[in-house]
Amino acid sequence: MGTDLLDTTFAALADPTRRAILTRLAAGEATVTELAAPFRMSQPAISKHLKVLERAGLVSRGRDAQRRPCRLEARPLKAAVDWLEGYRDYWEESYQRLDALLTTLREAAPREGEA
Amino acid sequence: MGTDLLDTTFAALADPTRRAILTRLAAGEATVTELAAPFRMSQPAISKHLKVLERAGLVSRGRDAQRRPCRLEARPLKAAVDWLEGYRDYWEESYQRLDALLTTLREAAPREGEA
DNA sequence: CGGGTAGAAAACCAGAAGGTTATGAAACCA
DNA sequence: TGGTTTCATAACCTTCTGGTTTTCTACCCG
Repeated sequence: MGTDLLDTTFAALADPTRRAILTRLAAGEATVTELAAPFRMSQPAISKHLKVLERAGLVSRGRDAQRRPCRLEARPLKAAVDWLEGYRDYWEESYQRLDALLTTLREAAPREGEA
Repeated sequence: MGTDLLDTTFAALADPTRRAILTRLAAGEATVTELAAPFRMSQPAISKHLKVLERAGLVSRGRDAQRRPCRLEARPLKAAVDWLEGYRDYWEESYQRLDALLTTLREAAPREGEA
């Protein structure tokens, strides 16, 4: 089952710091200190978040001297979006309902000039 | 910020039991005991999951005598998918990269593999 | 060599998550 | 009236999370 993948992916995305990190990485590779800079949070905290992202397969890391540059790995996001797409009809349902309502009203509206 | 919405939505989706509940609800309203039936888990556990889903705005509940029928509310999922769509280019990039790699390999004379 | 920088690892802590059992409250049924 | 069903609440336990500070490793540079 891809269940574990969705578990870890959604869990990783549930934290705003981690989403911000992913957003930053979408602009290109970054080191840990670069990633940590915008946050009022210690470096080890960011390292922990990175480990979560790494275990979810959303981030991979290279090596450049002392630096461990991080890069975005977006493939797991596709599985998440695929799952969510299965519900698209349901959040669009309101439109359908509106459409159905209009249809009903149109059919129920008798004796007006029918096209 | 819609940050809290994404937090609670992704967190709600991070649990397989809750995703299964949503999947079940996509087929139509269901009572708590109906929802609990497929799981080897106590009824209060399911009630807790439902409360999480409800606070995330993913489920709403009615009243029918003793029963509290649950229905899917999929609108928050749209926000989640909207966020994820911002990364579509990045998970599609892998295909581009794979394509580029295959092209490169095809053009290069097959040598000894550098594993 | 010695010192600074990048980042990981360890130890610790408070609070949240996810489960349990036991109990309680409403509404139906006889 | 009393019993049953449906579900929520309470109390409790264990594990996971997210943060801290402190320390350790590895690399570069002068």
